[in-house]
Amino acid sequence: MQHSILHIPLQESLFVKDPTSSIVGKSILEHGLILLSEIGLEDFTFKKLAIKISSTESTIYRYFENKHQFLSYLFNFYWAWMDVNIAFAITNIDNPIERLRRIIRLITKKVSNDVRTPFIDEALLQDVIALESSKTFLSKKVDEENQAGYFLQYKRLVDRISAVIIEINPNYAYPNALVSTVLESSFHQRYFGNHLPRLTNEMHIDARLEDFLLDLCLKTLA
Amino acid sequence: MQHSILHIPLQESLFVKDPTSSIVGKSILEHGLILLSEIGLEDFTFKKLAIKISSTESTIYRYFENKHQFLSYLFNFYWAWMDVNIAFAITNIDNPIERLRRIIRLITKKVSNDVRTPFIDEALLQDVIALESSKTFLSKKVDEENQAGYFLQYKRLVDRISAVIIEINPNYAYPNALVSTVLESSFHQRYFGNHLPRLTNEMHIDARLEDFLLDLCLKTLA
DNA sequence: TTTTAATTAATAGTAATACTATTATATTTG
DNA sequence: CAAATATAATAGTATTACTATTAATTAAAA
Repeated sequence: MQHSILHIPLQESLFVKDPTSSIVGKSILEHGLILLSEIGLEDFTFKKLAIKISSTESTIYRYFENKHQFLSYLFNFYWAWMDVNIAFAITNIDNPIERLRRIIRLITKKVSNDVRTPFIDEALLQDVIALESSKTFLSKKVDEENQAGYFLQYKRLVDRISAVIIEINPNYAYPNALVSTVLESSFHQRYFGNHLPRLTNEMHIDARLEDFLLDLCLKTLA
Repeated sequence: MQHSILHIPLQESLFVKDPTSSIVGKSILEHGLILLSEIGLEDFTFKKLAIKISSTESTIYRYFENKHQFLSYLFNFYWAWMDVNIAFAITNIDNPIERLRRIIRLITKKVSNDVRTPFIDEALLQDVIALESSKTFLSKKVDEENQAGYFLQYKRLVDRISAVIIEINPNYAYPNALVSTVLESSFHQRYFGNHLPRLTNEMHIDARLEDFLLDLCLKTLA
């Protein structure tokens, strides 16, 4: 029996040549993600990745302009994939509070590999994005990259969740700010829980993180 | 008349040689901050700074191991300075809600240069920290650096504000998480307001940012 | 006061990084 | 099947992030 494959199409500005269109391309995605998770963005180089996949630097440069673009590709992949999952989790749920509850559960839950995406291991991806995603937008090139659509998937998801917020409380003045705060916080708090515990309160535990953020939203919107 | 000078002493792990102890050291701080604010951490090099201050790379290396340590120095300087200001702003204020209000005002307010710190322009520093501070802890070396005290001032401030949170509501389960979320959010939301407006709601305006975060805290703690 | 020691600065390197240009080899298409 | 096109490998370059060595200055001891 043939398994279903989930294709996540991304904007052309996120690559030089679509990595999903060739075998080397897919190998760059798969092993690039693994290497990133192993050594972090600072030490990650196309040279090291080329050696890992028995290819050359210039081959990788034909898919991505530089490692920053590669990270942005993964960043958009993650949020687009999350968006699909969230859309699925909230269809046919009428109560907006229940929808928000499910969204926050998805966001705070440790994910496991989605077999529908063959060359991306979502468990690794979540860790990489948690550590590196802020670096995609905290740069002197934001405006230029924003223009090019580097943050489209993220903005789309924020909009989607904001719509739920507005349903819960149409008078709340800062729906998008609340959503982006919750999304950023979900990464940072978990990270603090693992590495800087004094900055948080045992947020490495999924259930606590979920409770913290849901409580924050519901009380703020009450 | 002699002006008062505010000395912010920092841990020895944050430098090789104390930059406040010599003229070149102070010049490194002053012009390093300016250069950082101009070109961002990615493009910042000791070579460029050396040219700017008519000195050499190796001289700068005698003060800081690398640019990451230099950033961490500024990061701790900022939070230590903020801690002093907060301590001052809340002395003799009995009502914890009023204290929290003043703290959030200080955190969300655009700062201007503090003349008591001769070689650091706090207005520049705030911008630099808003853009770069996440990069101090989002690294594969966190644990090692945490051990060395790279985040001490930040943790100290979080503790101080958490104490106020606990006074307001002793039963609230996540005081530190709430505080670090608010601190991180204050930077990111303002940044989004300036560069990625769809992720927020006009948070480049100090008063709105203040209202958003204060409202978030008070409702959560109610 | 002079010699010695210690500190500081400048010069000159090196290995690695982030690319680019050129050439070679496939693959596709008219 | 030739021509055009796409892909890959090789070989380079400028810059970065340092380190080691030497030179100059300052401070301390004899």
